[in-house]
Amino acid sequence: MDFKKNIPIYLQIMDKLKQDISLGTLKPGEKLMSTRDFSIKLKVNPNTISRVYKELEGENIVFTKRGMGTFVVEDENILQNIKNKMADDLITTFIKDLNQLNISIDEAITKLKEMEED
Amino acid sequence: MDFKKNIPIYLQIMDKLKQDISLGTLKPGEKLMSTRDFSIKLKVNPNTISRVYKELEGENIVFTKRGMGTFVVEDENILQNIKNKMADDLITTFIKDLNQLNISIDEAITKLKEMEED
Amino acid sequence: MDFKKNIPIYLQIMDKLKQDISLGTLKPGEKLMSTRDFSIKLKVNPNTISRVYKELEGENIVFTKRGMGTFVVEDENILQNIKNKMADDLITTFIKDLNQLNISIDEAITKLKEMEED
Amino acid sequence: MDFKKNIPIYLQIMDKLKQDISLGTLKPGEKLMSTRDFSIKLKVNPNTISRVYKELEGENIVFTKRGMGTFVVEDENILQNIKNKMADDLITTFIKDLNQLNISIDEAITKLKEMEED
DNA sequence: GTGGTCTAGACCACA
DNA sequence: GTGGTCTAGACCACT
Repeated sequence: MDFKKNIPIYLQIMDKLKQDISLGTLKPGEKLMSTRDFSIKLKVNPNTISRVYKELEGENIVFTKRGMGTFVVEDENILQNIKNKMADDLITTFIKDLNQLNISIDEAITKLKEMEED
Repeated sequence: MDFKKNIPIYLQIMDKLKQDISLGTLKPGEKLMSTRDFSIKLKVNPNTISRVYKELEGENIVFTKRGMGTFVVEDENILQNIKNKMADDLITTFIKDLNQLNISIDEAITKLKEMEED
Repeated sequence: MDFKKNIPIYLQIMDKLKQDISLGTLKPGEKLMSTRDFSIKLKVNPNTISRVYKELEGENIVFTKRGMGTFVVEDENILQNIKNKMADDLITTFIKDLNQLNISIDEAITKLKEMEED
Repeated sequence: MDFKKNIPIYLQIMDKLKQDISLGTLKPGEKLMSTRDFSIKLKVNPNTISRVYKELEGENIVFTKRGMGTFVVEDENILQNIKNKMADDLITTFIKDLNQLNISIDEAITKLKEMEED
């Protein structure tokens, strides 16, 4: 995993984990790597991973058992909700941006189809 | 105008101006507000407006006449390009975001059409 | 039994046992569950139960007979003291918390009476 | 300000600030000390103050203006709510604890009154 | 000058 | 072994 500049590393790691979870690569209840191991694997400071886990916990995507590790939340619905929420947010802001540029949704769809063929 | 967190204010102001220009609210050759007045209007640090004007100048969207102020360029092509570029950027990042969420363009189009009817 | 975050599990278990003892659910001289069985029942690491028993022994609430298990002490006075001590602790910390929030004891009593009627 | 052991410094600072706000020592809209200055004053690492400000922001008690500093939220209601919420939480858990110890609210009130006279 | 991020590394309580 | 907290200090973008 190599990181983009300009975007905080911890956010990039968070997004990667969310993806893994929403795609099922990480399953509900599954244990995440320990902060230390993960930090070594990604060549990143342990504090950075700590922060990732804490932020994800704040979003109710993972939870921590003291001294045991950090785990993906077990409620499958919540996980599905994460994905849906992310998707809805994406679409909504896209439409808002289109409006601001005075582009109709139809125009946008046309362009999207063009891009699809490439 | 209220600003989103996480996105630099100067970028948000830049985008707003680009919009105004591409929508014709600001016409080619028209004078922009002085940095001082604009900063007061937006309740923002004057340096921030200075930066906005400087960045826009770097993109050849405005130009500065010493002692006279800052003006929208008069080349209509450039202005058309702005609009096109903004639209393309929007679509491109949208598609990239979709990929990250593992959503196909077709799915997105379906959702867009749903939203359109509301 | 489900555990609160932020409070060590071993403390929560200790409190539960003290409660059971002071309420008579666990009687003087009665044998506690083995660390192993108790840890299985609570889905907790056996070391955690060991620590609970050791701490309770340090407070003279239980005692261990080698090879026989762990037992509630038989001195009724001690058990009565436990209850009193827990009550006093509760009241004392409650008052301290009130002070920090700048709430008078009278205000608190008023609220308590309101809640009592519900 | 000297810190208790066993309780994280950042929590103690948070509580102190919440108190100051709910008591009006810090007024709505008022700027907090800069992370650096505050860290020097409290003889604490700047990161620790950073964390305090970020956690308070997460609780909607303060907000941050980029490059400008950190400020107490301006909505007076929110601030009042903080105090009420803290008070309600306190009373509720107190009553729950009483129940667990099999102590009636009346008994508790009696004890509280005794303490009040000391 | 302001907060945000990150590294390096330490110590601690908990399991 | 696990995460939680903290120090020390660096660099950065924004105002």
